This record gives sequence, structure tokens and C-alpha cells, in this order.
Amino acid sequence: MAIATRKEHIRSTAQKLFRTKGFAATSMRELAREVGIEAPSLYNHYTSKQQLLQDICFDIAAQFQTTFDASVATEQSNSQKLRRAMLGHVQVIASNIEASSVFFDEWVFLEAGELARFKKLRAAYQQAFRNLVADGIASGEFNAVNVKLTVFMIFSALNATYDLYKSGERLNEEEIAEGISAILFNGLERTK
Amino acid sequence: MAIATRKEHIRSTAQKLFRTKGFAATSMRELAREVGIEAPSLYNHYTSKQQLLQDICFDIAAQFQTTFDASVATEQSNSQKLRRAMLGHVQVIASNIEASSVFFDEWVFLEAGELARFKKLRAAYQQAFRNLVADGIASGEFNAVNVKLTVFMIFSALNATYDLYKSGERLNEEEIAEGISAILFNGLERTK
DNA sequence: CCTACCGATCGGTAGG
DNA sequence: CCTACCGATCGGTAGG
Repeated sequence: MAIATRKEHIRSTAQKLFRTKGFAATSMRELAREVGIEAPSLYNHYTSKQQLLQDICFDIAAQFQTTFDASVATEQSNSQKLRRAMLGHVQVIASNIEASSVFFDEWVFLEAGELARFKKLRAAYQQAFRNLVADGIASGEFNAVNVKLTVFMIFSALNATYDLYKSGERLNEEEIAEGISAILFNGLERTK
Repeated sequence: MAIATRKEHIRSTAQKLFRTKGFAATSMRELAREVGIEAPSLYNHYTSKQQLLQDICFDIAAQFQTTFDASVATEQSNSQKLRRAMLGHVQVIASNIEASSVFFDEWVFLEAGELARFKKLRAAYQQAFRNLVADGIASGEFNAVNVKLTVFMIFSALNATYDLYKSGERLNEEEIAEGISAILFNGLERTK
């Protein structure tokens, strides 16, 4: 596997380490060792450990929003839009397994200013999903569920994608998104 | 608020710090400062930082399993058992907000032997839920869903309880468990 | 990209 | 429960 550039190599290695050991428990020396250079040389590519985290987190945040916008820009029903948005969310995770894992678990280590910016992006993304569910209720497509709770459930289920990949299940993106959609849309309880 | 014992005070303070900053980023000096003693004095109560983490994680693990066993030891339908088990799960989280948050996010820092023991307990708990869902399908109460995926969804939704508490929603345990159950059992899509 | 090195902080121990 | 302190390691800089 050819490594495109050293900078990318550093970043992908950092993603792996941040995920497995956590941001705080990962040292720049260990990262350097894994990359195959001395620790101070890392600073020719990234100004700080914090900068690495920021790059990873905001890249994923942007991917989520871009994918969502594309999913919704259709003339389909709210139900279909939601299904597409869910699949898109899973696809972003699946195409960035290590990075999205860092995005979910390590964003708390972003420093003050960037942390605030990050939270805003996340809130906007959540709100977009809530609007979609609310529109679906208004149009009569969905049951009159608790919107915030529903979106919470959708995200918590979708964000377990990483664990599903790791488990022995061997599900691909479509199977995960469709399996979750099936349960969420149709419900568990058998209707007689 | 009276602090029962110093040891309990240390533990509850550690839970708060481990949750907000993470296990690796929390120092014993900071913990000591927060408690109001010097760092070396901590070692009269806990042999190590690791020991603190173990106490927290395994206590919660035991509570989950005990609560589940009690929920299932009834002569109700599988559907009712599952609802009760879900409520019990939320109640354990709600009664141990800080500790359960550490349980979910910081267990990765358990050292080798304890890590293996922890994973076994967690796997057994998951399997118990899977059996319940499988029984419900066999008895015709549930739709023929993907069992593992369904249990994954249940846990990922229930484990967001902590976030739901923090959000402005002000839902209590019953409302969270019932809200999630309602969506999960009945589904989002309106049946005509 | 390296060697050499800084000040700060870490988990934990000795000894009382 | 404290003071004093250990060796190790941290993120990052200087200077080339």
C-alpha cells in the first residue's frame, strides 16, 4: 500500500492511535515511532497534537453535512429522504472508520474555541434530522413520535456502525442502514 | 451534602473527573486537589489509579446484570420482559449517571486481565437480551427482525440516556424507557 | 528531518 | 494523612 504523502501517513496513523488508545493517552513520540520518524519531525507537518485532532474532527463533520444535503436535495417523500440520509450517514462512517470513531469519542479534547465551533456544527446536523422527522409527521407519513427522542435513537443506532463492523456480523453499509431502517420504520412488535 | 466516607468521596470525585476529562487525562494530583487532600494520601484508599477504574466499571456491570435477572424472573410475555429489562437498564444508568458514563467510555483503559473479564460480563449481558428477542420471535410476538442488529439498536438507544439527561429535555427514567420502547415496538412509519 | 534538550507533569514510593 | 522525592515521560522548541 503506497502512502501518498508523509502528512497523510501521519494523519492516518494518528487516527488509528487516537481510536485505540484515546487522544490523551497517545503520545507524539509513539505516533512518531509508528510513522518511522523522530518525534520533533512531526512538527514539520502539524503544528501541534491538537491540530491533528482538529483536522480529523472537522473533516468528518463536513462530510456528514455534505452527504446529508445531497440526500435531502431530492423530490422524494420525507420517508425516503430520511432513509437516504441514514444511509449517507452510515456511508460516511464506513468510508472513514478510524476517523469517525475519533470524531465520536475524542472531540471532547478539542480546545475551547474549536470545541464551540464543533458543537455548533453538530447541533445544526441534528436539527436537520429533526426537521425531516417533524416534516414527516406533519405530512402524515410518520407516527406522532417524540421528535428529539427519535432523532436521538437514529443517531445512537447509526453511530454504532463502527461496532457492527468490528463484530463478527460482516454487514456492509447498505445492510446496516437498511436493517436499522427496517426496525425503526416498521417496529419490533408484530401487528396482528 | 454529607460525605459518608473519604473513600466514597474519592470515588465519586473520580467518577466525575473520569467522565469529563477521560481516565488518561485525569491525574491523581488533580483528583487529590478536588478531594482536598495531597496526592499520596489517595493511596491509603486505593492502591492505584487503575483500581479506581476497576471499582467503577465492575460495580456498574454487576448492577446491569442483577437488574436484568430480576426483570426477567417473571411470568410475563417476552414483550413485557423486554420492556422491563429496558426500563431496568435505563434505571441503572439514571441512578449512576457519572459511573455509568465511565463504564461506557473508559473501560478500554482496564488492564489486560480485567479487560478480558469485563468483556466477558458484557458479552453475557448482550446475549441475555438477544435470547429475549429471539424468544419473542419464536413465540410470534415479534417480527422476524435481525436479532443482533436489534439488540445493537436497543443498547445504542438506551445508552444515550446519559445524553438525554444532559440535554434540555428533562425526561425522567420512565419517560425515556417508554419513549424508546414506543418507537422501537411500534415503529416510525404510520400504518394505514 | 535530525540531535539535543527544555520545563512541566506524571503515577507512585519511602518514611514517618 | 503529610513532606519529600523517585524515574519516566510528556508536548514542544532551538538550531541546524
